[in-house]
Formats: sequence, structure tokens, C-alpha cells
Amino acid sequence: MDQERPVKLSDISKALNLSVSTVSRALNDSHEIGEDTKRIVQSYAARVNYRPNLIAQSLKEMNTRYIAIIVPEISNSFFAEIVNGVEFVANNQGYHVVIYQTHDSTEREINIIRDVARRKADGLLLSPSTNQKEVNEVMKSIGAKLPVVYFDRVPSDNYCHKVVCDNYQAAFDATTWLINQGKRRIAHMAGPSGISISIERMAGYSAALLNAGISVDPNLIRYSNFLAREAWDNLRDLEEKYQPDAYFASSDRLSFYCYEAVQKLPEPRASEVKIVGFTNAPFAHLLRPKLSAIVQPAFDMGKIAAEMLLNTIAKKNKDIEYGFIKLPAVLKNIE
Amino acid sequence: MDQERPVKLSDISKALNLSVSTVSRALNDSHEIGEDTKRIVQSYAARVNYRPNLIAQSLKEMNTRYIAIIVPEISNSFFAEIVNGVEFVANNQGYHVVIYQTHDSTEREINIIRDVARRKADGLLLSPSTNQKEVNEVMKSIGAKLPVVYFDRVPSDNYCHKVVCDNYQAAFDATTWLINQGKRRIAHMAGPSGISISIERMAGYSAALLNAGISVDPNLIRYSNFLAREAWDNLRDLEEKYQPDAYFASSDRLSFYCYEAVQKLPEPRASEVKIVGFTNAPFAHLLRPKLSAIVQPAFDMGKIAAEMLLNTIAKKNKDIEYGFIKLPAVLKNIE
DNA sequence: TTAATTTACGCAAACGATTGCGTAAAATGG
DNA sequence: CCATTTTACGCAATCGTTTGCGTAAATTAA
Repeated sequence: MDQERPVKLSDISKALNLSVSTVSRALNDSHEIGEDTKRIVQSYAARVNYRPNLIAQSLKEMNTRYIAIIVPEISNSFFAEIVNGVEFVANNQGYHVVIYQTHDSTEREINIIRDVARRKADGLLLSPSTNQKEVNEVMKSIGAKLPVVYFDRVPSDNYCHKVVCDNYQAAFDATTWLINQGKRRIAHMAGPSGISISIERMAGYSAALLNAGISVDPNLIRYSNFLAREAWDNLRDLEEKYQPDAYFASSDRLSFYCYEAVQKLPEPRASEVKIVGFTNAPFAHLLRPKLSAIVQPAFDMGKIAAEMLLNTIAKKNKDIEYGFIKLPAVLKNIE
Repeated sequence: MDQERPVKLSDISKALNLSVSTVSRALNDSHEIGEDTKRIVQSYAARVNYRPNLIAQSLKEMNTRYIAIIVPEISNSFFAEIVNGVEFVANNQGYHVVIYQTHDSTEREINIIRDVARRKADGLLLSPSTNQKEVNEVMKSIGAKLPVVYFDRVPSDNYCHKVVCDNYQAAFDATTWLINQGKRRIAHMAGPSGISISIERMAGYSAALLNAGISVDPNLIRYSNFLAREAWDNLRDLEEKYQPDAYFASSDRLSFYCYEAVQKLPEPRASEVKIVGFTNAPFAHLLRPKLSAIVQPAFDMGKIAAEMLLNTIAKKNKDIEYGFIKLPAVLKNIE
């Protein structure tokens, strides 16, 4: 009744007085097996709930039929949507998707990359928290050819596959919109300096200001890593010393931190200060006063990244032609 | 320079004129290998970036050192926190955690369970979308002993490991709070009927009403599956016909749907109707008017579930003593 | 010095699947 | 009726590890 040990090919072969190879071929519907034998084997296998051991298959075939995706945080809607896009494509092609999160820890990220390589995932989708140089080191040290597609945060060189949204344009548009609302002292809550998205968003922000004849005030620009503490300190300092009339926030978390900080200000500032920030949170539009949102096409980014990765896998690294896809983001909740 | 093929034990053994077994033992620091040999092997292995093939190891050792967790949706903060709790415990014990999402599709769920079994995960954490009978079928058909711990949505029988929050009490408290706010016509937006959490929350809701001398009006109780469409239809119908003065929502998503629906009502209803709902969304407290929240101890639930699972794995299913842990939820944003 | 033990390594069999090749028997051709 | 092809299967190697066992050489004991 209860099945202690998974049944394997040799169990079937013994029970049916056939060789293991015949059983294997019968189950794989090989043409060199007689129809009667096939039927016998297949029905018996079904009866005893035979399931091929994927570990053994993987070892033999040298592929695992799954890809890994490493994101900072799965609860972040942006990354969750990306994962969904990836799954959509991968599942259609018979691949499973395995999700890992780094919590923005370099140590965890490196461990995970190593593990993914050692477990022989067929490919990797990566949005590195870690600085580019270190990632390169790790990638070299894993001692295996592992197809990789970067998304969101990407290396600057051109010898890799990349999928991003147009961070520069999005930041430019968002900042310009704030300017058009009459704001002049626009603070920028930026992510960690040095990574691609921070640099591009900063560039778009600066360009928009200059374009409107507003000079860029370094006091209004604050870099925060992913610790809440740092962001709060920055916000308090900004409010105490400079009292910006608008915030441009560079990430989901920063957007909500800004919102919360502004909400706590005394009126009328609380309702006058405008905020626009990157976020894909599905319920951001419920906030009053509004949080204007730069929404990235996350699902599509995931789909495209997965397609690039699966293509690379299919080609087995022959003919590497690196792709760089850039999608537009849209501005929402701007009445 | 660039490493085409991962280096394996036999590569090292050839290069060093040693047998494969000696190399293996040297790398595993076996006592039957001379100290000099060990040093030579280990330093050479490090130099050529040798990484053991986990597929081969798993096949040999018959374990994979990872556990799987299957959740409906990773973007749901409740599940994301659970995953974090699981990772916290599992990583400390050298296990990796692999995350899968079902999007509340029975078909996907069954496929994933099968895959997890075939890939020989050492254990499984499961919050089934699917009805209990079907899950049992699948579990039987996977043809392998796979330790499982259920959480959140759990089977009713006692021959399995379970971790939940006290849904009955939480629902009772939430409903009672609404009653104490002077509400009488309290609608209940319930999840899919038949699963444990729906049943228990419904019971707590009913008990609170009866306890306050309010009769339970079936018209005010609406079951929704996970499609937005169904929830919206229910909400519109409730508003048109019955105009409840409060909502008790049974899930993250339903909470926000209720909130959005109520927000669209004409004043003064929009600000009078109170909502309390299950949600672990980190920014729910930013909403004005307030969304009162029943917050589950998700991180702890994940930790406990992981501990139970790893214990079971360690015992190799000897001595199975099924555990059933129930944690309290707390009511927040109730000023 | 000789016997008993220990040390340090190699051989080969596993783990569970796939697959190239070999070969009887059956089917086909002339 | 004999030669040739086809059919239908089995043998054994393979994927990359780990590990029980066997065994020379080195060490220790008596």
C-alpha cells in the first residue's frame, strides 16, 4: 500500500523479466521496442507509480531543465512580477524556475551563485546586489559555463545579455513632471551608488533639472543602501536642513519611506510635498495623498530575459550574440 | 584562461597521478590520506577551481540538501515573510530553500509537487491551494517518501505536520472589534470555501456576531476564489443590495479589494465603512482612512515549519510524531 | 629479527538512468 | 531454399561522486 522506496527501472525489469535497457526504451517509446512489450511495460510502470529519478537523468544528460533566478527580495512587487514573466516563458518551454533571494547581501548572493552552478542549473537570471567586479570574480571562479542574463541592475560592459527599463528616460520624465507641478527643490532619494540603475536614474534626474534651468543641489541628493535606518536618517536630515518641496525616490522601498516621512510632517507641508517614485506595488494607487509611481514593465522584462536565456541555452553557447534590451517605464497616478 | 568544461575528480587524479578515490578522500579530509597528499590535492583543486558536481553527489548520497516551499504567490507579503522564516532556519542548517508558486492553480500545484518529488528534494513545505482529497492523491502517487509540513492552509486530519495561526481567534477578535465600533451589518469577504482557513475564519466571525447578539446574515457572506473578477462582483452586489457598514476580509488581496471598493463609494459612506482584513503588507498602515489589519506571525510560522521539517528529515521518518502548532495573530491599525 | 599492526593508497562497485553496439530470431527478397 | 535485412531485445559503458575492501609498504611490538 504505502510505498517505502521509490520504484526504479531495475524493479520493473525484474518484475517483467526484461532488461533495464528495454524497460527504459519502452517507457521512452523507442521504435526498437515491440508494441506489446511497450504496452506491458508502460501499464506496469503506471500501476506501480514509477517516476524517473531526475537526479540520475540530469547526471546522464548533463542538463537539469531548470533555470535559476536570483533577486534581492521576492516580496518586492517589481521582482515578483519579473519572476512571473520568467515563469510564463520558461514553463511553456518545459523549464522549471527556481527562485532565490539575496536580501541584498553580497555574501548570500555569492553563495547562491556558487550553489546554482554546482547544482548545474541550465541558466541563471541575475540582478546583482553585489558590485560588478566581485560578480565577475565569482562568475569566473564557478568553474563552469553557466549562461547568464542580467536584468534591472546590469554590468556596464557589452559582453553579456542584459534586460533593463529605460531608467534615464523614466527619471527624466518623473523629475520633469515634478517641475511642471511647480516644484523646484526636488530631493533625490537614490539607491546605492555605483550600480547601474542608480547611475542612470541620477543622470535622468540631473538632466531634467538642468533642462528646466534648475541647478543640481548635491545637498538634495541622498544615497541609501537597503537598510531602513540609513534611509530614515537621510530623510530626517533633509527635512531638518533643506525642506524639499518634492521627492524623487529611486526604489520601491524608498518610495514608501518617503511617503511615510512626508505623511508625518505638519500641515500644510504634508499635503503639499509631492512624491514620485519607482514602484510596482499593486496597491500604491490607493494612497491619499497620491504617491505618483514610475511603473516598470516588469512582467515583460521577465519574459524577455527568460527568452534570451533559453535561446542562449538552446544554442549551447555557440554563436554568442549578446543582447541588450531596454523597455520604457510609465508614469502613473499623476492625475 | 576561460574554463570550458568544469574540472572533475578524474582531471585532478590524472594531473597528480593519483587515483580518483584518493583525490576524493583527500578533498574530504579523510584520515586515511597522508598529510602531504592532502595538501597537494587540496591546493591543486583550489587552483583549478574544482567544484564538486552536486548532481553526482546527490545521486550517490540519496539526498539533495535542499527543501522546497510551495506558496500561492510570492508577492503576497504573508508568504514572502514565511519564506524568509524558512530560509532563516534552513540556511543555518546548511539547507537551501527552493521557492515555487502555484498562482492558486491546482494544475500547477500538482505539477510542482511531482517535480519536487522527482528532483528528490529532502522535504516539502506546502500550503495547498488544491482541495485536500486531491493533494492526498498526489502525495500517494509520487511514489516516494517525502517529508511534508503543511502551513497556513492545512488538512483536517491529524496524521501530518501543521503550522497555522489561530484563525478562529483572530477572526473573532476582528469581528468583535468592528462590533465595538458600533457596526452591525458586517460583511464577510471569505476565501474559497472548503479550505481550512476559510472555515475557521468564518467560524470566528459567526461566533463573534452571535456573541454580540447579532444574527448571521448569509447575504453578507461572500466566498471568492482568487480571481479579481469574482471578488469585484461580490463587492458590487453587496453594495447594491445590502450596503454593509463594515467589511471583514479574509485575505491580503480581498482586504485591498474591499478598501478600493469602499474608497470609491460616495461620502459619507466612504469614510464611515470600516474594514478589517488579514494582511501582512508592510505599507498597509499608510492608508487613510485606515485599513485595520490582522497580522499573522508569518516569519515565526516559517521558522517553526522549517524546524519541524528539518527534524523530520533528520529522523528519516522514524518515530513520526506529528506536530500541530498554532500561533496567535495580532490586530493592528485600530487606533 | 619476525610477526602484527598501521598507514596510505588503488580497484571496483555502487547511485539510477540512457544509449551505442552486438546478436539471436523473425521477416523479407531473389 | 538460402542470403539478407529487419525486428526486438540484452550487455555494458557512461555521467561524477563516494566508499568498502584489498594490499603493498612502513611502522610498531615482542
